Amino acid sequence: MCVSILGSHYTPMLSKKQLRNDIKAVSEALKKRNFSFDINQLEFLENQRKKNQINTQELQNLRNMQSKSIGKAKASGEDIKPLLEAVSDLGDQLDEAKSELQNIQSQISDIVMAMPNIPHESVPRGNSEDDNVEVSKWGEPGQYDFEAKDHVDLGEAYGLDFETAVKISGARFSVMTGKIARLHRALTQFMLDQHVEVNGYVEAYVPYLVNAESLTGTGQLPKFEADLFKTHLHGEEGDAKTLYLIPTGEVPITNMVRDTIVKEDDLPLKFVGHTPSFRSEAGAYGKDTRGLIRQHQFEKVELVQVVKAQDSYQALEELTAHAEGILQALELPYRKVVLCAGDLGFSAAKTYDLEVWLPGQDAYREISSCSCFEDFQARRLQLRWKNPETNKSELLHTLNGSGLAVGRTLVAVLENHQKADGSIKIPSVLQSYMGGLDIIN
RNA sequence: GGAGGGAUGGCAGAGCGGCUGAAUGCACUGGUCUUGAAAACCAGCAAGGGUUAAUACCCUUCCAGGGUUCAAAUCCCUGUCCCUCCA
Repeated sequence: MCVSILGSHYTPMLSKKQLRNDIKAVSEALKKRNFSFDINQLEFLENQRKKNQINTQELQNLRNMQSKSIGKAKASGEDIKPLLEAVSDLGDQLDEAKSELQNIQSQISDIVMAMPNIPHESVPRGNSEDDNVEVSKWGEPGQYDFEAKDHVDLGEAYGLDFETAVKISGARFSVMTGKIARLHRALTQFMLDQHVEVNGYVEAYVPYLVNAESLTGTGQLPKFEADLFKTHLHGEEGDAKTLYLIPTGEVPITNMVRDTIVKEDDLPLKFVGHTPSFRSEAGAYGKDTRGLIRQHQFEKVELVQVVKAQDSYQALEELTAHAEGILQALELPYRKVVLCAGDLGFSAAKTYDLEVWLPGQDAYREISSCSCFEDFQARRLQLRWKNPETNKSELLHTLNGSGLAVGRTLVAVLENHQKADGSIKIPSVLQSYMGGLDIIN
């Protein structure tokens, strides 16, 4: 994550080799997602970098050798004065070379850190969510011989309360009490149990406040700071004291393995964690203002996998299927779409969205987003494994997906399992978590 | 709240201005020996980066960030985390 001067990484999202040797191909690939940059400028800077880095390292080498010879001369009792004079201006030259190099490196870094991941070849072209492609559909939207209510109207009677939340905090928060609160918790417990007991994930409890390094590792920083809630300890702003509320459990869970070399025997890593997510929703004014769909704070059960490069796309299918399994168990109709290049998140190479049917909106709405990041995050995270065949450290691939967004799942359960009298049928897999209750009325 | 001690390679642990990217032990890998295994012995074993077709050479990194010096793991300042003792 650091931007040190020499020998260190300025952590691009894409590999430096690729950026240096195949810049045109990178540019072409990124056009697919409507991202463009100035190739000539980058090539120019890269040439400068090369020149300056070589120069700086040579000066450094020279200084090291001179210093050593001074040490030897001194040890053997020689006069070191002439030697000292010979190196007298080397320090200044070095300082100058270093700062010039640093200047260039940071210019490159600014450009390169803002570059999104390259879409996988299977990702369809397109500019917006309208161009996403449906892959499959499960279940049939229910036919209601009454007018289907939305979750706000349905939930009110059972403890879903937005007015109290406004008093406590403001818009885009919610309060739940009684049966709704329990149903919300039941959903979380069910999801966790399913992923741990059936799907083989390791449960993880993690911090909800994270530092900037973690957010840089997963790609939220530096580009998307406006989406985050930021806190300052003791009211002071400074790197060590600034913490951010997590926008998704992906951040702390994936960062558990930042800066590590994972043992081959431990792969693949599969973690599931239940965390809140906090989003500023900057730029979402007037969007989804009603109900639980878009909140500043919501719960999510997050799946994270860390796998070898050759396994990542199979893992994406598997992870997505794990999220789908929850929807199926809850008897919620949904469809699976593959995001087009233009709608892809910054760090993702390929993403499936699961969209659940919401009778109250008469539409499919996103309830889970499952992504393969290839080595994009791993590069920033310095997340590797030792390949015994090559005896080298190689970048791993990371994936994550919601399994599922709990608030939206609650919405889906309320709306899909409502009855004419406003009661809610509890899906059978949840009943044991509800103390045996099979209907809320 | 007060006083000290510490942070070094996968782990343990030396070093406290120059020949130390870092002793030693353990772990790990390969080899010798053995019917096989163990033991013993020999050898290898950090990460990141740059130049290169490659071999190879070079740079950076001993918690983090600054500073002193021709030269810093080693000295100074700041921060973070750990530990011990006293209230």
